[in-house]
Amino acid sequence: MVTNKNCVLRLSRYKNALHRFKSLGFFKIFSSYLADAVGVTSAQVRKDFSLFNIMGNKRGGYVIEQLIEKLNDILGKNEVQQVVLVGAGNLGSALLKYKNFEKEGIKVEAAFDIDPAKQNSKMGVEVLPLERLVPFIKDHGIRIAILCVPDIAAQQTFDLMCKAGIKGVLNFSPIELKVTDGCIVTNVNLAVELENMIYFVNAQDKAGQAALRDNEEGISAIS
Amino acid sequence: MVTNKNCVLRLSRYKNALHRFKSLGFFKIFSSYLADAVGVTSAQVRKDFSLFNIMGNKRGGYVIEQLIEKLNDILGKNEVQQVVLVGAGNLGSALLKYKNFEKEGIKVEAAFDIDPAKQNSKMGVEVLPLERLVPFIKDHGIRIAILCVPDIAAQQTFDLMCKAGIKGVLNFSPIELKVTDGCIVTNVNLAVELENMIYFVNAQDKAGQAALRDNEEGISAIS
DNA sequence: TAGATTGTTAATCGATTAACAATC
DNA sequence: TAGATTGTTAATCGATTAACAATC
Repeated sequence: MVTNKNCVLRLSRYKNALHRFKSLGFFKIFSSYLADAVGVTSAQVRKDFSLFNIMGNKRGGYVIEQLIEKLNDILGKNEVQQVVLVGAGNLGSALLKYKNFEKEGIKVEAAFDIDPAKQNSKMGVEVLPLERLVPFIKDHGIRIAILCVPDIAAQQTFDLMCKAGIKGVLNFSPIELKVTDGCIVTNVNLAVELENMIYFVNAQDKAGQAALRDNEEGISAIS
Repeated sequence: MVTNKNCVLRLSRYKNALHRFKSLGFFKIFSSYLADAVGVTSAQVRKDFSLFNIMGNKRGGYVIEQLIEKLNDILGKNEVQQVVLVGAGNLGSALLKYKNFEKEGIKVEAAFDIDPAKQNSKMGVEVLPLERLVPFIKDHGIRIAILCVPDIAAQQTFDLMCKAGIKGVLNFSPIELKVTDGCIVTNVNLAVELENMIYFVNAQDKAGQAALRDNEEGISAIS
């Protein structure tokens, strides 16, 4: 089993790039072309495929259609992924309208909110009362949830979902959820992403200024 | 200059944990406590701090207040970060209402959209016509942008922003932006995050089943 | 002081890259 | 066949962890 997160993320990127190649009319592809398209080395591509036992043809490269099929299989895209969304506030209701989920074979089966005012049908997805969350998860065998509740409610809602059988949670709250069982949590913390980016922007600025300074020193040293 | 992205992400997590310790009335903290709070080793904590020349007191640990101050400084949180948001559709307008940005000292100075119907004031942030984006960035010296436009418009909007002087972009479109200058792009691709999580959920399932199977084989071999 | 914690060096671990035999 | 590309092994690179001298 491959546990390298970056490697799995690359598979998604390969898949997306392959769709573009396919739509351009390509039938086969070499590792080096795919590598260029996603900005990695060709050795990386072949190594990644090799880890998942994906084999190409020596001299002939990889058949795009077969490659997409295998990647879809690994990434669970050959079946519709049923998810529930909990918390239909600003972000939650925006995600209910997010087109890309459907495009990517992700079906939000239902949404849940504690506030009766939000309990209605938004863009075809029912928003149900929170009491119905646990039975719904059990009845439909849902394993994946998107968590968009206010910070204060995040941990208790998470615990509730885990007990009901949820195995993976995409967590939009800035809380670090305490995980007791084997549930997999992916945090999407927008403030932290921005913070991180700002650090690198500032760092690049400083590096640029330092380079300029060094350069001037160099010049003055020469002159 | 530290270029390890994971390390910088950990700084954010240390900072958040330190705020919790502070609110509990703590004044000083040892690396091992902080490590436990964010789920890393104490060696990791000390190493990370050491990389940024953050020093504690032998035997006395770190003074929380000073530590927060230094982390804020590194992460650019001692000044308000001015950002613009482009694309006030579902996701964009949800982000305009997102409370956490303000809490974290991130100020959305203005939003921009090509659709006149969206050009109004949402929750105190003006949504302006797209023509005003470039002059606004230049006039206000904005360096950070949040990109929420439809896929088809992502690249051209990005190019526009870069030319105007934007140095960092939080990209919500599933497009891999082609970067020519030194602009830093952070992609937030929700479908890919879900895809990745689904892989690990399935992998865990399979591993669990395999373990069960091995166990049964073990038992039958014994009996 | 004795004991405990830091800061840093060295060791380990894991991921990426390079290189090349196999082979189409 | 000759040439080019794969699949994999070995080498490199970078990040994490362990260990321990310095020291409060």
